[in-house]
Amino acid sequence: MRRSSAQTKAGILAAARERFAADGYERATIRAIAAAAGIDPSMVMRYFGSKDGLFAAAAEFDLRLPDPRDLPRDQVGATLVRHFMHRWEADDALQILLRTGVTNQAAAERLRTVFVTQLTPTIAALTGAAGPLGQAESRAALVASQILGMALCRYVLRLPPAVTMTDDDVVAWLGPTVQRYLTGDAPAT
Amino acid sequence: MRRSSAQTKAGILAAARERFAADGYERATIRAIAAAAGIDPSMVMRYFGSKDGLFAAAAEFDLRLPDPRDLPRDQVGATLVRHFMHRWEADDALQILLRTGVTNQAAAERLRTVFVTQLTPTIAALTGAAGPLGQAESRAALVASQILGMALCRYVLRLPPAVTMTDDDVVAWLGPTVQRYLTGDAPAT
DNA sequence: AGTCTATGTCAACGGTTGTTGACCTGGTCC
DNA sequence: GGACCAGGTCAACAACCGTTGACATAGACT
Repeated sequence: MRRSSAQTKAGILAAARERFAADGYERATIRAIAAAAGIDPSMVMRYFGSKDGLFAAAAEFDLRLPDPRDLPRDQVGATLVRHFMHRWEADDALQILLRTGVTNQAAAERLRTVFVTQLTPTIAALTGAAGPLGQAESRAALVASQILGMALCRYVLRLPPAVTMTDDDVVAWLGPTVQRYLTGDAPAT
Repeated sequence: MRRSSAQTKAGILAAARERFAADGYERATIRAIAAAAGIDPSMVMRYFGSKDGLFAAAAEFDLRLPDPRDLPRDQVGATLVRHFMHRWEADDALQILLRTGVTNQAAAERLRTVFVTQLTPTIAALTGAAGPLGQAESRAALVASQILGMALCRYVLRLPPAVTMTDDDVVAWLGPTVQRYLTGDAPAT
């Protein structure tokens, strides 16, 4: 055979990740993705069924959060921030979800489930059995707001000061914030 | 005359804001906007020249930041968070920019200039002449990351715990964060 | 050799989009 | 009344999109 189906499938997926991450869902066209993969557009349909199917495959991913019980309790915030930054830069899928979750319903749902279902148990494990689960959910949302916000400014909007900052700067500034969202006392309201 | 040009122009603008805020730039079609305004699509072209022109008009807006020198220094964080939340809910333009700035180059540029040029001087006024301007820019980016991140989770992604939280909850949690980004000592890196 | 299958190309479809230009129409002014 | 004009409609355009089905071809198997 000239090429294995797995090879071209992987090639399409790689090209799709690049285009989705750069252009978002609507502006990334199947024709452009196929061209980047050096293949006919109809091959994309053959392997992934539809544009939605291709997107679902391209946006597949895992936060790979570490177990917080393995970490010194007072450094869990900084560690988590650093972990996320590595994850952002290693895997396009997070940028894809962020860029498309804003207009695409399915991507928004994916982002929601990823952050709620993967972050909440991590936090629940940290706070222990004490405290209601609802608190863990709120804390997860707060952490997500800061983490996603920085990713938005740094990788998507490319806000100059956010881009210029070193990774260490970001960890030093955001670490205490996330630490407080995770382990700090709930403020009286 | 059956209708004044200013009236229909305003009608188109209102419909455009709604569609752009709900669907983003690409999925909001001129035809849908025109239909919502009860008008022919070609009228949109007559009044705004092109879709880009219409978008530019619809995304016009101002943060209307208060002068921080009028506030108690230790409450400037909480005040700013509350101000932003009111601003989000009163004016569609911020949601438009957030939803479209992710794929539309012009919208991203607008968001950048809005946050950098309106937030940075406010912060510089707060920290006084002391400290380099670069610090004010970094602090502005940090504030933007937390504010935009919460807006993203709450209004765009509709992450359930972020939506459920009351305004007071958000202010109580984010206030200290923003306060530290504004007035806290720069961490040693 | 001849068949079969996986891999791939090609041309076309129906639909939607931004945009354009020709045309209509109700009110205003001479 | 008739010319004029701002406000509005209509049909069509070229381009692009996702998607489809008919067709080609290189290699594996009998």
